[in-house]
Amino acid sequence: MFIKKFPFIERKEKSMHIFIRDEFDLYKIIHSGQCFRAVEINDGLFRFITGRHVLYIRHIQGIRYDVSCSPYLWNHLWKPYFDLSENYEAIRNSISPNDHYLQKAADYSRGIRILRQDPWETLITFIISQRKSIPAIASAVEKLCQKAGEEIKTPLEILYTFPTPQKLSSLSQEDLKACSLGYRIPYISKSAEIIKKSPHLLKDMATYDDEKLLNALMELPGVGIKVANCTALFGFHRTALAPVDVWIQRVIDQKYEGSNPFPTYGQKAGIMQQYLFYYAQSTGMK
DNA sequence: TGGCAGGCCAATT
DNA sequence: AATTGGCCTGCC
Repeated sequence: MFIKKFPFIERKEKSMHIFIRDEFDLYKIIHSGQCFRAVEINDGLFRFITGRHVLYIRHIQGIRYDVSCSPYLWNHLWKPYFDLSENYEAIRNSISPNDHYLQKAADYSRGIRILRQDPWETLITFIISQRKSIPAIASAVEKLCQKAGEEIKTPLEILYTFPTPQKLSSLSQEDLKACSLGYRIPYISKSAEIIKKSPHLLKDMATYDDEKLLNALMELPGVGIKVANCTALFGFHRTALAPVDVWIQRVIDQKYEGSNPFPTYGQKAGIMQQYLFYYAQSTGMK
């Protein structure tokens, strides 16, 4: 029984009832491939981590949700994190009726949102992601956090923060090997070293325009065009950018006759990319 | 049981 | 400038 296992979420001082009026689907969000640490820890109960903050959230019914944080943190941290000031329903409704495949994909993927994740964590996790399956990525990231992150105690469990650049660059080869990072180890150590030595680099990057940001990211070892686009979209919220991975390439080849449709989506290209990616993956397009 | 997995990089044309 | 092989290793 949920109430016995998770009493805190039933207690007024630790949990809060909130309303989310725009489309919002926790299951789809954690399976959309943009984040690797969020999980459904129990039937209908989801856990998200950002920085030292942990959120447990449950969909009750309709627009009603229970969250395990204070009103202040909900408004100032988690609402921005879930991009709740953006109207995704309006974005879906703006899709051209001529774009049948995107219409179908967006309808299927209704409720996905582009999270505002930490740029540093996003950078490293997407360097790790290359040539790995999503479960393998999640497992490697989790090992890294357990080895080098700081402990976070919640009423339910002990978790770990994502390691800082200082901590990550100080890890031994042996430690990194234990995290199943394979040939990406030098990419990660070197990138961490660069970010450690230039503490303002990521903050500066936030002020760059999209093209300059991509070029700056690709200066880092292990960051090519795809990882740069993912970092920019998911870590810097650059929604005009649409990462092209093998799945999206299949969509372009098979559904758009080889011509990349994203330029026509303008500032919403990244959101459309997520719809297409999630739909292509779910339908097992090959 | 092996082949493959949300690429990147360097060597080769 | 464009193409191609090699790479660590866990997962299905």
